[in-house]
Amino acid sequence: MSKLKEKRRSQILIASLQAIADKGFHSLTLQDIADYAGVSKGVTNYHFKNKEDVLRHLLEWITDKIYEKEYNAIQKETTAIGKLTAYVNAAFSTPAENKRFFRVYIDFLGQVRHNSHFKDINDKFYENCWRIGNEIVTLGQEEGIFPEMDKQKASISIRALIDGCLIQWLMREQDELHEYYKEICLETLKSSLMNQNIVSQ
Amino acid sequence: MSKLKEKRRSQILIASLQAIADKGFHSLTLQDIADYAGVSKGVTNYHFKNKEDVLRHLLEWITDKIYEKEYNAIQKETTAIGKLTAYVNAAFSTPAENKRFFRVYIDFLGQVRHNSHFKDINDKFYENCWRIGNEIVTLGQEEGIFPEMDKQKASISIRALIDGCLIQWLMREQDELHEYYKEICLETLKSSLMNQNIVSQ
Amino acid sequence: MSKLKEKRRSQILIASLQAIADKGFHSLTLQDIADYAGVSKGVTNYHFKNKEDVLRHLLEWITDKIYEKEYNAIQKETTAIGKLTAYVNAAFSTPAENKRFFRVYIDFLGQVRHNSHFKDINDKFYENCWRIGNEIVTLGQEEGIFPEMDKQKASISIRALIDGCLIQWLMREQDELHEYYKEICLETLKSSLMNQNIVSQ
Amino acid sequence: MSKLKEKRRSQILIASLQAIADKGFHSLTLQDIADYAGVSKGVTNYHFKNKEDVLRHLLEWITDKIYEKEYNAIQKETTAIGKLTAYVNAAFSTPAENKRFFRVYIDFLGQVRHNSHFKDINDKFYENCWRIGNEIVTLGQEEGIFPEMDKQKASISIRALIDGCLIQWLMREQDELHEYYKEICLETLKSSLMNQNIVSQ
DNA sequence: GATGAATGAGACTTCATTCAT
DNA sequence: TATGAATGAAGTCTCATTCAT
Repeated sequence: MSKLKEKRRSQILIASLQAIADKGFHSLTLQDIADYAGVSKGVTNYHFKNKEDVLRHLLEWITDKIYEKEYNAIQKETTAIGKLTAYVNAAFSTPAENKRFFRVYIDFLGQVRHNSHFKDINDKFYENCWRIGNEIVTLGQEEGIFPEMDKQKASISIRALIDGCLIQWLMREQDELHEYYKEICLETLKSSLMNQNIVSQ
Repeated sequence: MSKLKEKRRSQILIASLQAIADKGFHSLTLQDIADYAGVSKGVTNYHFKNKEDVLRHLLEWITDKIYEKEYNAIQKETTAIGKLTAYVNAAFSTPAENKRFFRVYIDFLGQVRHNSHFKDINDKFYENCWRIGNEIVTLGQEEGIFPEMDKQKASISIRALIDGCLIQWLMREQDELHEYYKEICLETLKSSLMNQNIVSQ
Repeated sequence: MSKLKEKRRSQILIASLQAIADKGFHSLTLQDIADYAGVSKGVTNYHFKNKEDVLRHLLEWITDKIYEKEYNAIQKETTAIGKLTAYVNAAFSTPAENKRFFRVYIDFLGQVRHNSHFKDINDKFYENCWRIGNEIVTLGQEEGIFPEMDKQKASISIRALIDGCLIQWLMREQDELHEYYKEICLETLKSSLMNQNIVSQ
Repeated sequence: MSKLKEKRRSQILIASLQAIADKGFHSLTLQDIADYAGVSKGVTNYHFKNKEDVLRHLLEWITDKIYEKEYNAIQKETTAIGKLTAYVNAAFSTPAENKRFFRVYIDFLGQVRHNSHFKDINDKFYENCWRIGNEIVTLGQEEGIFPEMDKQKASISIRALIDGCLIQWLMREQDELHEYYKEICLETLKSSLMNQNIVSQ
């Protein structure tokens, strides 16, 4: 595929993301995409097979982008706590960015059961997230600050809490609570991961 | 409102829930509702202002029902751990029931930002959930098994983890992981709530 | 299906036939059908599954109607020549009616290879036509005016000549040649069926 | 017009014929033509005024080609029966070739009434066909094996039967009946042309 | 000469809502 | 109360044609 074509596709994806962020996933029309991209109505169908194809690529793009940012963030840290903190900070970037991406992501989650492509992309995203969790937990155990535990379970719970907190924050529509929810997320993660007693259960 | 009228409305809500559970929130048509309710197409508009009005009442109904079940579950227990376990068990009832309600709930979450009624109903649901969390945490502290902590924060994180785990489980579409995710949820909650050290942070 | 519904479907088929007769098969739009039927745009999709479904029923309707008319015509005659003449007269009814039906029929023939339903309907029409041919040939042999011959072959050639003549007449777009082509058709049929010599070949 | 230009136009016509043969007249797109010709999408509009212009030239090309083949075939024979047989043999060349050309031809017939250019081309084709018929009938009368008859009528009926048989064969989509229909066509023609009795009518 | 990205008219279809019965 | 036929707005998608490169 040519550079130009690739650029157009990217432009359409960005336009779609912005349009969805503004108007919502399910009211997104091809006309919206065209308007946001500043092109004509037929352009989306020219560059993508159909609307679903746009959305599929968009989901892939945003999950990749989220993962990438989070992965890069933890690479800059050398301690388990540092990485954990960086992970949560990256996940809770800013209210604007979280809204921009997470609103769209929630709509995708609602479509996962109707679209196996969406499911596959989300499954891949989960696996990437768990890998981050696993890296943090492994390091924490090497450092001796995390007790023995099932790493897969821990990784799952880390991502579940991050998503759960972000969704709850998003639903409340109070930007000023962003910092508060970030704290709750990080504290709860530290607390659960560093607990020496409960582990034996 | 007459008994009959009330019964018809309830019948329509149940039909809508089942129709959404089968076909999805966004492909739900008034014809679907009529078909599932075994009535004619005009009946929904006769008993509700419009489609949105049906959905609003449906969201209210399912969040009330979820809360009620969870509230009743913890009332049967007398210890903090008992109540916490009962809460998680009630939230993770069965794969079938979780899918039935949570799929619909996720779709509603996607609409919260476009519909202030949905937001209000969800806010009320969160408050109910936090009240359950608060009750558990308060009892645990009285029992001396939970350390001092910010009860509101704890309540928020409890619900966030439950939702986060249920959503992640739902997205993976593997019914057999239901028990596994329930364990993860409960263990993580216990671990984070009972941690003596981290609390002081 | 209710009487009313049946009537509406019939109304739509008639409107479609007239619209195609005026505008052509391939430029027929659902809007045309609605306009000709004097109803709104959505009505066709309400009474038929889709446009193709309308066309399928239309083809069935016109082939049935043509066959019926031809069949009834030959039943009124008692001799082979009388029946043959009646058959050709019925097939060549009037320029207006021939145009009305045959133009549409030719367009359907072009679609037979893309639509197995159309093929099935046309196959049934051919069988009905051959049955008429067979009846005429059988009677003619009983009367002793037609020699021994393969009845199936004769039936096939009778219909082929009728269609071939009508199509050629239609393509020339000279209404005044209608009677001329009818004569050609009938004379050729008589000539070929009554030939005593060639039979032995 | 340059050689190269002429070659390109021919290449596009052949590509169009094949594309129509495969995909059908009415689903033919300029993209199809480009794909079949192995050139880019704009090329057709470069060498022809528009799509209709391509089709017009295509119709001219195939009717000329059919006529030419049939004409050449009868020139090789010296007797009326020989020429008649050669004519039918040429018309019923092979199942593959008949499908290739006749499917396209039927679709053109459906368009004749919407396009006077198509009508003119088809009229010319008919005249060519009648000329062949006339030649055969004239020779047969000279040979004394055909009785006196209206040559124009005979020529018309010859072509009508050939087209009628080919169309009926084509619609049934059973390649193995090709020989059978050819026989029917030839036998019926002989029978009708050689009949001594009926002529006087 | 040739390309193919872009345009935008227009087709089919769906479906919430209305309203006569 | 209840029905379901009818409406028509709005969406997706196709594709002939144009035109800058």
